[in-house]
Amino acid sequence: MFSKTCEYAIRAVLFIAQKSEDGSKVGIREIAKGIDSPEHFIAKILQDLSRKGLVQSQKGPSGGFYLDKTSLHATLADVVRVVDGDKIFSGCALGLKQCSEIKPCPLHHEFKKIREDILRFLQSAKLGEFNRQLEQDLFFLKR
Amino acid sequence: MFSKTCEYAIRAVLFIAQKSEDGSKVGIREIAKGIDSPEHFIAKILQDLSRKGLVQSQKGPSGGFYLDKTSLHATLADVVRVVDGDKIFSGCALGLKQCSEIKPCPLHHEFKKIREDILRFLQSAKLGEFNRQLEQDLFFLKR
DNA sequence: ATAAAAAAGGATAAAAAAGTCTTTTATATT
DNA sequence: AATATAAAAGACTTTTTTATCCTTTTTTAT
Repeated sequence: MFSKTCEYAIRAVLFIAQKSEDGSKVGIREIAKGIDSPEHFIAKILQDLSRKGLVQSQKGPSGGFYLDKTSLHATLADVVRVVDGDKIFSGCALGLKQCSEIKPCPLHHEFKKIREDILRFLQSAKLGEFNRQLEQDLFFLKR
Repeated sequence: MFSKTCEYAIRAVLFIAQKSEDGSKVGIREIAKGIDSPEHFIAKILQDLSRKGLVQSQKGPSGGFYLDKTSLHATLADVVRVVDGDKIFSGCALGLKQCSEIKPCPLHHEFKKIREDILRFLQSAKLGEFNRQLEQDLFFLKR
């Protein structure tokens, strides 16, 4: 469904969201542990998200990654789009380039609904909105 | 969503379904052209589907691939499962191994519904049931 | 029998994705 | 100002996926 990169990205961003609710920053090492991902790999992914403005970072001692007000209101759809592009939202299930309403593949109509459901959910899900459940161990980001 | 291999597999199988409704067989070359796929690659994929019994084949002059009665009643879900396994039906959206009802990732509950929708559709879609629309150019398998 | 047609199979190549390592740059603290 | 810390950057390696090529085997029609 998502690329591995995107899976890690979402997990990392939700982890950071939780940690940065009270304004604190969190380092790569802690993130990697917190979401059980390869340290260098998630570092690279976060660099990218940072360049694109979806997470914030500060170098140096007591630095780390965090989400500002704006980023806390970004959605999972924003993250997915930045990492995987929007083929998941608009691509053809059978890989046809010109698949569309007027030239549909056999799965087009059904998958249109499904893709809309996915988009609807991801667009409605703000990065900051899982903090409570994560805090209370109702949701998990590793294993 | 699906691997490229699986996309080709589905397209090929639907193409063969259409051609073999009247009992005729179709060669690799024609299949590759019919679904606009690399010839050698789709050959490989069909070998695999053939070994697993989802398509039938006959060697020699006037041979080719076809679907018998049973295969015409197989479903898209069968094809997907054979090619991609069932991670699309049961895997965690965030790649967690132990994600489940009692230890869910933040996307679990929403994606459960989505995966069920996908499975419901793929399981209900018999390979032979698109023939009419393909014949009438209401559905397409290439470009 | 034989030639032609077609799938089966094995080996390899190319491309993309995933993951690792090392160096550089910024900055907070001392 | 010096130092230690932490992210940024980029090069590199490995693994997986996608694709190609070539030989062998099987089957059918002549």
